[in-house]
Amino acid sequence: MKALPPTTTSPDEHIHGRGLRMTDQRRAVYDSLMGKRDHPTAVEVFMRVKTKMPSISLATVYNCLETLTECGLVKAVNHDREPSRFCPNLQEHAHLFCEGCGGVLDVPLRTRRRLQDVWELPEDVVVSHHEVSFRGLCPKCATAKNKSATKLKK
Amino acid sequence: MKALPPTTTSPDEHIHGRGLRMTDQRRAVYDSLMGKRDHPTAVEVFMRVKTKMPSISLATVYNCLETLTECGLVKAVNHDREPSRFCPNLQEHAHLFCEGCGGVLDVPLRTRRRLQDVWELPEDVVVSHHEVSFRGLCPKCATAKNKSATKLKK
DNA sequence: GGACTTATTTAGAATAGGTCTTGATAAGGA
DNA sequence: TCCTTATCAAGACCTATTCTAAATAAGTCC
Repeated sequence: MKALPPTTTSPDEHIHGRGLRMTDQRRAVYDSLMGKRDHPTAVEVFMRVKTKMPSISLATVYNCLETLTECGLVKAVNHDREPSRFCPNLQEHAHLFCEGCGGVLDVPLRTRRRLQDVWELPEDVVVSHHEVSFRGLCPKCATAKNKSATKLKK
Repeated sequence: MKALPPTTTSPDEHIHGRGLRMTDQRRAVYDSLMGKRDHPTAVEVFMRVKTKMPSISLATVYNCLETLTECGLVKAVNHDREPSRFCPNLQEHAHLFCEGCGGVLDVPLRTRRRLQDVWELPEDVVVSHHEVSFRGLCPKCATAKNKSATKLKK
C-alpha cells in the first residue's frame, strides 16, 4: 500500500526490500510501463516486452505485473469488467476511460483535497484503498465530436 | 444513464418506455434486489430467485440484470476483478467493500458536492458515468478489530 | 379467435481474462 | 561446490460471463 516515491527509493531497492529480486523480466516489464505510460493491458505489455525479450511468456508478464503491483511500483487499474490495465503513476489520481479512442487519462487529485470532502464515509470505517474511474470522452474526442455536431447543424 | 426516481415512474413504466416487457422473471429479479439490498452477485440473485421460481435459469438472471441495468432500474457495481454486484440504490453514491465480512456499503455523496470539487478533470472532457469504490473495513469490522487489538495489548 | 411477428426464456456450449501446476533454471549463501 | 529458495515457461485449468439455438410466450393485425 505505502509506496515511497521512486526518487527516494529505486525500483531495485523497492523489490529487494521484500526479499525479491529485480530480474531481467521484471525490469523489462517495468521499463515498458515507464517508457510508454498509456495504461496497457497485460497482453499489450506482453507484446511490447516480447520485442526485446522474445522468450518471455504471458504467464511471466502476469507474474511480474503482480509482483510490481505488490511492491507498489505500479498500480493495477480496473474499469467495469474490461481487462486490467497497469499504470506507473504513483501519485494519487483517478482515471478517465475515453469511449471515443479507448485511451485512458490520469486525473490528478486537486491539491489539499481528499475524497472524504465529497463522500460521506461513516465514522469508524477504515479505508485501505480506493479506485475512481470516469467514463466519457477525452478532450480530443470531445472537441472532435463537438465540431462534427456543429457542422451537421449548419 | 438518466434514471427517474421510482417514485415518479414505476418499474413497469420504465421498462415499457423502451418497448420491453415486465415479465415475471424480470419482476422476480427486481424484487429480489429491492427486498434485500445487499449488493448480491448474479449467482446470488439466481439462488434467491430460484426459491420463488425454480425454473429460472442463470442465463435469464444475467439477461434480466442487464435489461434492468439498461433501463436504469438497478446499477451494476464492479470492484477489482470480482464478480459484478447489483444495487437498486439510484441515488448517487460510492461503495465500500469490507475486507472483513465481505459486505458492501453504500457511501452517499455529500449534499451540494460534486466529484469535480476533488478531481482535476481537464476542461472539455465529457463524463457520462463514474464509479467510486473504497476497500477497507466497515464500521462493525473496524471496531471489532480495534477491540481485539486493545485486548492483546493489555 | 387465428396467423403472424417479435420478445423472451432456457440449457448448454463457447469465450476470455486470468490463475495454477509442474518441471526446468537461475541466483545467493554456507 | 552444494543446498536452498526464487523465478520462469508452457500449458492446463478456472470462473464469470456471453453466445447460440430451439422452445415459449406475448402482442398485433386481420
